[in-house]
Amino acid sequence: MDKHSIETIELEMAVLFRRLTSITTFKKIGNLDRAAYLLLHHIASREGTAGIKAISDEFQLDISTVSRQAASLESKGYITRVPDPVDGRAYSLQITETGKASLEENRQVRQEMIEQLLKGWSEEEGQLFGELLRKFNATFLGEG
Amino acid sequence: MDKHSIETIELEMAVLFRRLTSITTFKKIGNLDRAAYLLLHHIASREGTAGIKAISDEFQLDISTVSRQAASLESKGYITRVPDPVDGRAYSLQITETGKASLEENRQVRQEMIEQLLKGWSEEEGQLFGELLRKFNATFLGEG
DNA sequence: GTATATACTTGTATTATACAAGTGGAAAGA
DNA sequence: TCTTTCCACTTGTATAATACAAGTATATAC
Repeated sequence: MDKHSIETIELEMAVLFRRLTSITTFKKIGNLDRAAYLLLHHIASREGTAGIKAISDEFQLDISTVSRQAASLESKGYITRVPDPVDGRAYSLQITETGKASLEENRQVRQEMIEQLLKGWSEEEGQLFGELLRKFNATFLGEG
Repeated sequence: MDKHSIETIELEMAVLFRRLTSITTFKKIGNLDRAAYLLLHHIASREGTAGIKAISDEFQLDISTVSRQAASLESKGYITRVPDPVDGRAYSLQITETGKASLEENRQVRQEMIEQLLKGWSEEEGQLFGELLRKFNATFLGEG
């Protein structure tokens, strides 16, 4: 890989991170905080049968982190914790109707934000950027 | 812009942010914390004549945030604050030799990390990703 | 010469994260 | 069976980067 491309990615990644931090730290987008959004999204698309442990593995986050996020979502009524009938220690997390509505509303706001940012972009650029982002994120999983 | 591309970018951006947060929060890269790196980089490439205020404007960060980052860099001996001869309130920040060395070392480590992640990527993909990232970051500045 | 504006610092709060210790149920070995 | 070890989860504590608000000292304007 060309040195110049590496340099650019390295620097721009740092800039992007700083910008995202600044934007998201104090402004909740909609009614979900940034962390809970991805958790809710995950639960919604998984049809709801996963416990804290499984999710923290997939997210590569500490269990305690996911535990708190789940507690936060539950306190807002966005998910319910259904006790596992077999294993008394475990739960499965399921999204509620309120949760679904909130997720949808949130997603919309976020997408509008992205859309606004990409106003001047061509169709091709947008598609490429999305795919490269996805590919980049996937590289993190490769290492274990 | 196609709805699908927007969706992808929105989701992958959130995932990327979570991952970067997790990676960078507890592991300093080299001997600089993540925030100070960009400040030092900026000071280095600007040949050193900018004050806290000017930098915070460019970075779109609060003055207090940049003030603390600068104090941190100064305490490590990476920058010096030269009092403005005309304006008694103002300083200009200049990188020291130690600072230059630290920046360079840090940059190297970061670039190796990126290089490692992009091992399987083609030349073209890397170049495109870098340029699209840069373009995306630039969109934030457009709005003011 | 007083009032206002500006550059910067410092106090305090917030967020998402990790690590460590604790709780209570499950599984395995004697 | 019962004791030990393991596992899912929760809770306490620390950390880092940010913002807002209040404070300090200097500059500028009237």
